[in-house]
Amino acid sequence: MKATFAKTLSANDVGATGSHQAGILVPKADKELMAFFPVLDPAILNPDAWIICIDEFGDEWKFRYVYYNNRLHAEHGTRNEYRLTYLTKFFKRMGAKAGDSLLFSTTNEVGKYRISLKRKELPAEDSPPGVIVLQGWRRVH
DNA sequence: AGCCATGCACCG
DNA sequence: CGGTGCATGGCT
Repeated sequence: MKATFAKTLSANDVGATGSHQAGILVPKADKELMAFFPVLDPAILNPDAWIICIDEFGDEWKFRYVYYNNRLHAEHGTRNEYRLTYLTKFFKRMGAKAGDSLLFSTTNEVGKYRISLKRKELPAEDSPPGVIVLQGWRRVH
């Protein structure tokens, strides 16, 4: 199944906030996304998987897909979320800024994705009030 | 649910 | 010793 998803980058995602955690959040609420990315076993504490991403120039990037789930394991755990980390170098190379979009699409190979960075769209000067700038993840195809 | 932030380990 | 990433806590 071919699919494409886009994630609008937040300031924290690209490391612009001073967080040394360049990495984006993957909502576990989205079933399509859960199927899109590797399956991580909740029975394991903080399981992770590495995915290969090819950018538009043919360069390969390895990203870490982690399921922080200590809430399900540790006594007073508070985490229960999926994240994509290890993106610092990629963002630096691409010069990603908050508001840009990162696109993921599947390839023939399992665990391999095609990615590209889409620049933030400038707000149309004649935008009627109430126009919503999409945030977070959304399915493109 | 999602984004922001921090203490510490590791490595050049 | 500064940058990077991990794991976790905090705030909205």
